[in-house]
Amino acid sequence: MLSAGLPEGAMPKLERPGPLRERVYEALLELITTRALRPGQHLVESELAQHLGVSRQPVREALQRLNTDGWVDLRPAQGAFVHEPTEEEADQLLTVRTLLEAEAARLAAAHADADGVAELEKLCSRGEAAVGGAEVEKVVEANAAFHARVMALAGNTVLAELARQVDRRVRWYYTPVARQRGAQSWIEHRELIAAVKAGDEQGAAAVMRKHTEHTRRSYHERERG
Amino acid sequence: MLSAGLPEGAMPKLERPGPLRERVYEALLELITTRALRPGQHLVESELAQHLGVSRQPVREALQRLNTDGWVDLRPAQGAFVHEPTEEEADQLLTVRTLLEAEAARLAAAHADADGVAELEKLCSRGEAAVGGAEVEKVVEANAAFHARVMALAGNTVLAELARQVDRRVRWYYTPVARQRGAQSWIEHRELIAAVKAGDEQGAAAVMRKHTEHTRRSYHERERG
DNA sequence: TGCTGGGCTATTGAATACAGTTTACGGAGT
DNA sequence: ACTCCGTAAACTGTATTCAATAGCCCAGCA
Repeated sequence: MLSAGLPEGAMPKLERPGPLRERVYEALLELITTRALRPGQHLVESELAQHLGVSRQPVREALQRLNTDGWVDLRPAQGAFVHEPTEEEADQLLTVRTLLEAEAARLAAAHADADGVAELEKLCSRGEAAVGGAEVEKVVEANAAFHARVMALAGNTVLAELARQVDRRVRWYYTPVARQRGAQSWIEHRELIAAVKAGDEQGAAAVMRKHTEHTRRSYHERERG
Repeated sequence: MLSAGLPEGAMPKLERPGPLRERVYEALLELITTRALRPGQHLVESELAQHLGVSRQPVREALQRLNTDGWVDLRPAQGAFVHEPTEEEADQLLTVRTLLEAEAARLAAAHADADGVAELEKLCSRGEAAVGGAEVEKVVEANAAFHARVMALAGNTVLAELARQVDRRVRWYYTPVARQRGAQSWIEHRELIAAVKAGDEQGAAAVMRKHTEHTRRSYHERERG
């Protein structure tokens, strides 16, 4: 048997390419989030297939999943179009995000142990360091990691799944204006950690609500500029 | 031009069957929710295709969407299995549902006009009538319609979409125990309408939270029996 | 008797082929 | 000059075919 006390990482993990549709999905998502495929653009299956070096089949399946996730609009007998974000929808997304994140913070405050808090503090330090340097990418990534960790501490996989989708779309809308909020954001993160540490459910939820509302406001302010 | 003041309903709307994958999706969802396909069961593409009189392709696409929606688990190179609901997951779903419905109630209270309130009252009356008769199906349907209407009044499509998915799954878990809560549920609905009518956001959210928490409790009580 | 190994079958994953629909272009008629 | 109709091209929707992989049974051996 292989189970004879072998450490988990001992096996080379042999790189399985995974289902092709998944890779196509990720590839297209990357192209959309990076604006290489622009909102409103008509996505022709055969072109994408040829461009990616695969058949139409995986492309179709990827497009359908992108459709259910709200990234593309799939008009019958006409094909896929990259979704065009509207002001209203962005606002709705941010509202939902606030809701989900606040609940996650509350649950995290209720369940988190010392280890979890330590994890958050480490991520927070990393984020603050990234703010020091001017690498926008790093900051955004650190921010996502922090929020994901809070969500994990909440221990509700259904909630986490919804938040994951919403967050990714929010980030899509929000990335162009992300550079604005830097240091302030991480101060609020520290406040959140304190509330979680104290097991203060109401406080944690309130802090997170305030936090996400701030990002929402900065989004709208950017719009006017 | 057709736009010469024609009423919307004038055109026969000509029955378009819609994409085949959609129909297959609905058909499979029906089979799952009615327990014709039981949790854990292995779904073989070719069997389903033959049974439905279509090719494997639409079945594949439907299964993938069912997978992303949490109805089936799609194990690589092995196929689709009907998802097996766990206690923990049911609880998490109910938590999220409470969250989404409460927010919807709050937004509905903020935005609803007289027409909207009238709609709710009509649906409520219909529901109460259904409780009078002993048709469980009717009651469940009326309940769903009522909640959907509240969600519509909230005017947040993102929230509505998430709630739609969560609600459907909750109903799947919950249907076997639905007969328990009958009259009480609609009393609470009346309370909700009153709060919405008064534009009391906090009150509406609180009522809805209490309401969904009650259904959650009755779920757990059933478990013990 | 229990275990290992090979080959077989069933089922998914991907590619190709075919049919139906929508859109766009162009010419003829008013 | 403008509109209407017919035709053609392009693309999606569906079916069919081919390839690869996981599971299973049985023979062979310690």
